[in-house]
Amino acid sequence: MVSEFMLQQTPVARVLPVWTAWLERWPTPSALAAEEPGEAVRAWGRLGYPRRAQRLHAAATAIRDHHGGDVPADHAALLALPGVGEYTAAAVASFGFGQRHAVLDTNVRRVLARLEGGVEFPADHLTRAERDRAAAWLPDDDLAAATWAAASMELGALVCTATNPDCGACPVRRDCAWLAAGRPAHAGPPRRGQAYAGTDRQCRGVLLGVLREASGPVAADDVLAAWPVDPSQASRALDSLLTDALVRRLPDGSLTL
DNA sequence: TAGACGTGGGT
DNA sequence: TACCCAAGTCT
Repeated sequence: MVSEFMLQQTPVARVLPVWTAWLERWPTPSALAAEEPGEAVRAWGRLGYPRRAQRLHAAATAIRDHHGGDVPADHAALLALPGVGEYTAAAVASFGFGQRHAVLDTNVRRVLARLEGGVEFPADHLTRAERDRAAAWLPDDDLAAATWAAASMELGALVCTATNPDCGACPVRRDCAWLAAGRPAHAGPPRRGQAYAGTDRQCRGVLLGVLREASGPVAADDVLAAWPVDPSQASRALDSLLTDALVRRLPDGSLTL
């Protein structure tokens, strides 16, 4: 479950060392829950989307308080945990507990879009049609389904990649509608990029980074000084971090994770 | 249901 | 140098 949280939008290679250190420090949900959420955010390092660390801590707390300290195997119980959405609930139930669930991550969605849909990329957001298609591909047997989930994900991650897919090495190349159609390029409007430079998001990251690297609380002015180009934007970003409880303001006005 | 939400490596 | 994009979730 820890790895699934970390892998939400972050590549495996960057997750690996953080995941190792994390499990060494917090081998159980209860161990994590016993620490301050800010420590989780600090240990998250530079994986990005630090609210995932906050939610993982909250999930650990819920597991301690409501599930006897053990990650629940029940899909609905998993889905009810903070930070656990459709993908992560299915992934934990499937990979962790050998259950039969469609595990629809970006890799599997791309594989099915090409293999059966004949298009290069799936829609921006998961659709009903994709869920139906994925359900139809899922083997009946529990363990076969779990194996399929892992295999189809791996196929997308290693062979049927977003750019430069290795169709020659693909085990289902003879059945692929997209390959048969001559690998047509994505039609329709360009997929929305993720502007970042100069955004509030980047600003939040910079401010949070100051607190993450500091050994203790930092004066608010020193935090804001890390974003000198636009003080009003820095102020707004700090407010949002406080609202999100990613940052706390101490009685003396200084800031901490 | 679009859009917000971090970060860094590959092309 | 830019842009792409990576095992998503939440509102």
